[in-house]
Amino acid sequence: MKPNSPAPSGPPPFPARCHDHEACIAEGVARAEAVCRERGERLTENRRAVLRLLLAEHRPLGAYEIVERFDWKRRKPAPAQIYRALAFLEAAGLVHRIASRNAYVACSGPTEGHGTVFLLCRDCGTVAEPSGAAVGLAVRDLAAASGFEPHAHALEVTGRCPDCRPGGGG
Amino acid sequence: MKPNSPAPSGPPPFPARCHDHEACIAEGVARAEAVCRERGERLTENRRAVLRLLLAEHRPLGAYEIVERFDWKRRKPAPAQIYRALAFLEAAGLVHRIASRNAYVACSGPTEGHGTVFLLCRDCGTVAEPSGAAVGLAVRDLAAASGFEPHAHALEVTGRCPDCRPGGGG
DNA sequence: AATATAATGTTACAACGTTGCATTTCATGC
DNA sequence: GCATGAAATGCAACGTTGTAACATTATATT
Repeated sequence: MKPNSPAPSGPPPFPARCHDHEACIAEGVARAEAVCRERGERLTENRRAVLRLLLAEHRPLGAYEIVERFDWKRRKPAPAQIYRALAFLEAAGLVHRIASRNAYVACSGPTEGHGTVFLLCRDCGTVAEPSGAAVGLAVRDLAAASGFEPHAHALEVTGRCPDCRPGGGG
Repeated sequence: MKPNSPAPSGPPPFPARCHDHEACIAEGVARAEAVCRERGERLTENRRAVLRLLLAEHRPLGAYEIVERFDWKRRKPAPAQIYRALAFLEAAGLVHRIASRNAYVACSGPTEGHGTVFLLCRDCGTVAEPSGAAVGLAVRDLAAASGFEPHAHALEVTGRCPDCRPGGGG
């Protein structure tokens, strides 16, 4: 496979403008339940609620934004409650932290190369999480060239998504 | 050029364990002066001092860490003073923000692909800034595959530098 | 020197994240 | 059911990171 022929394997990373949000959420929660079962951990109400809030968006939410949206016995939760849920979900690979924005996004799917590349739309804020195999190779090569032993990487790309590009959205 | 034959073009990205720090600083300041001259901007005392503090390390410093080290008329500067210098230096491409650490590092050189790839040693904290041409290509391909129009990207790779690897150090 | 522009000095505050501890929930063994 | 220990939550306070606003000072130009 040549580097300049991006293989369109798998679903397109950006969600369609109109799609069944409830299905996204249901699918995400189902996946979370599976992951937790496999890891012998509990997807509690809090964790599920935070995950649902993130799944309801396709863009990163700040922790305090989650606090605001969290209708919890008619009150607002303390930040620690949210951060604990986020830490759990991130450890489980269900949520990713977008460092450049101090924000968090629900993982879009069980893709390989997962959690390493993010396309961030500067206009609508949508995040896509494409498969980062090529980036992984580039990282390996860069590292090898300088004797560096890579452990983890995150690539955050800002730009405009298909829907927000002048000629895009097709 | 095959993807698996990393071209050893240019200087190695990691600094030698022992090297002339003063030379690093002098070179960095000289480069900063040239950049500012070209841009018709002023490398003031504050900006120069912040840059020198960053050049004295090869690792990222937090803004408040800079505040601590900043001996300014025997007092400590206010954060705003440091953040203003950092904003200026970053706009000039002389300093980069390491988002995953909320910290700032002096640009290591006028390399092409500059400011887009960082190798962060988890042990000693050293940062290298290799040429990111291959990553740039991978980003372009990924973007093209999903109709995304990329504007900027930053890749932060954590791992172990040659000096901190078990068999490394050259 | 007069003026306009850029940069600094200072204060206060906003945003983001953590610590510590008491309490509750949940699975497990009796 | 009931005791027990481990995990998760509720809560308050605090620590770190980053900005806003505005008065003052420095610099370049006339």
